[in-house]
Amino acid sequence: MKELTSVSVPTVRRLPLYMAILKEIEPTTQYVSSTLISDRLNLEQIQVRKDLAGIGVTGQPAVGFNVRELIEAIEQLLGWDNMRDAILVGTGNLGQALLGYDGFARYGLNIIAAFDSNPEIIGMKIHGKPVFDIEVLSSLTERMHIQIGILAVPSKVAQQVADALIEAGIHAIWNFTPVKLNVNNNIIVEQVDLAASLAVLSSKLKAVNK
Amino acid sequence: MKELTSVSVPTVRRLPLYMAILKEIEPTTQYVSSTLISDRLNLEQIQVRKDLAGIGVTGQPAVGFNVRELIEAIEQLLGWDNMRDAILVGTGNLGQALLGYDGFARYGLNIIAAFDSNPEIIGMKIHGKPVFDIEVLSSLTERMHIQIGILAVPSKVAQQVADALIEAGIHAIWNFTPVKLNVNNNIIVEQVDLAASLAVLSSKLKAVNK
DNA sequence: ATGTTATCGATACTCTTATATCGATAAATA
DNA sequence: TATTTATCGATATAAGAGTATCGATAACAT
Ligand SMILES: NC(=O)c1ccc[n+]([C@@H]2O[C@H](COP(=O)([O-])OP(=O)(O)OC[C@H]3O[C@@H](n4cnc5c(N)ncnc54)[C@H](O)[C@@H]3O)[C@@H](O)[C@H]2O)c1
Ligand SMILES: NC(=O)c1ccc[n+]([C@@H]2O[C@H](COP(=O)([O-])OP(=O)(O)OC[C@H]3O[C@@H](n4cnc5c(N)ncnc54)[C@H](O)[C@@H]3O)[C@@H](O)[C@H]2O)c1
Repeated sequence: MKELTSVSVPTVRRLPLYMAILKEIEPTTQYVSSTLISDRLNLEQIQVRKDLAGIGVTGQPAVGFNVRELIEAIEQLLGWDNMRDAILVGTGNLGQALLGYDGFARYGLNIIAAFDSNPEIIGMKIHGKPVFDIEVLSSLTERMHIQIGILAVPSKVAQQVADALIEAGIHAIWNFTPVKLNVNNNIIVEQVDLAASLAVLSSKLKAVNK
Repeated sequence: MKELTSVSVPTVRRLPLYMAILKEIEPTTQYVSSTLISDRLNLEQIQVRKDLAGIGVTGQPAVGFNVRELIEAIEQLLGWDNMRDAILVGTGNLGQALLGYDGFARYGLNIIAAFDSNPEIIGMKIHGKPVFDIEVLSSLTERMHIQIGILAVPSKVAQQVADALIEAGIHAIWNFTPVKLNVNNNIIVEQVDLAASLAVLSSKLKAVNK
């Protein structure tokens, strides 16, 4: 019954921050306090406690939270306990950077292959990952039961490639293009919205410069 | 007096989405309804109307909002009317992708130069932008009154490079590293948190897979 | 042993954000 | 001209997220 009330999105977004601290201190400490975590992240203790309560972990008064237990709970909630395979489409500027990023392994994400439409790139390996023709997308994806597609193609073809990904059996799209994708609501789309991020920065800067 | 109540962050984050639609329809239409915008973005009309009211634009009942007026209001609020110069530090995988991204111009951001510590890269041009030695950071930045620094260096040196940026007179840091930077609160830090984004995607996928 | 301190859980409260309702306006249509 | 329809603004309500308070617990120092 506990699982019915799902964790809030803001909480989920903070979990990786907690995880980084936990992984760092795990070798040295068995228990951690919400105060320690909140201090490092410039948050309030109470917010950390509430988040942790939200994911179902309970601490011990006057002692703290069991580090190991916390790590396992977060990993399980985020599915970082089992590696998830993903494919990436669009091996341009951004796509190549993502292929070369070793940080994803820490988040349980494993990019097994890339796809592109450019004949000059197809057949190559980029950062050790093979690049296939976008035309053979479905055969590979379906066969290997890949669930996650990373979208890094030019904006004009974003929708069309997204459709192809879904056609090929992808359930979740990590969308790095600024295009608002039109998809069925059984498909999960997570947008990496740089424009939004930049907008926040710009408006704050504007406010300071009065 | 209107400006004292600043626009909320969620609203600011949606403004670029509105802008994209406005720019697209500007040549063909003079007025736009909140319904049209909300339909394209899968939002509620009322939320769009409230956002637009929040930035000080007022529409006409039974007619809609003046497209040109909206564009100008948003551009002004985000400072996208005047190009802002920025510098980028760390020309690795991600830094090079960012240097090659032409989309920033649309957001009023102009990366004028890059900095790195790797002698093999220093002196080169990447996507037309010169790469300087990180050692000469302050001389260039201060002289040209650059306000924005884009941080794309390895995590271990992120704090130290951030300190150098601030020392060199930077007021705002667009932080692509997963490091929580420790800075004075007169410095604006905007974090691009891929881990958070991936966490949201993962948790939703987990939920769907039962 | 006793008191002090750090910590948690539960509950309540506040603030922000999102959503709903409704009357007024003007364009389009009959 | 009268009626219907799409739209906005203002105000109210609901939902969500963050913050505060307080009693209980256990470690540690006196
Ligand atoms: N470069 C950045 O830093 C950056 C930042 C934010 C957002 N983005 C967005 O990411 C996307 C990619 O940007 P980029 O700079 O890497 O562009 P890019 O042009 O460098 O790369 C696009 C790649 O997609 C491939 N491609 C084109 N059509 C295809 C298709 N139908 N199927 C498969 N592959 C196809 C191209 O061959 C190319 O390799 C764009 O939507 C851009 O707006 C990029
Ligand atoms: N590559 C990605 O897709 C990606 C995605 C998300 C986050 N990130 C983060 O972005 C950062 C950079 O990632 P990357 O993959 O580009 O790494 P990278 O190793 O490819 O590039 C880092 C660059 O920084 C330079 N550098 C090192 N020390 C420096 C210093 N003291 N001063 C100036 N420059 C210095 C290096 O010479 C190198 O060119 C990392 O913190 C990473 O976690 C990367």
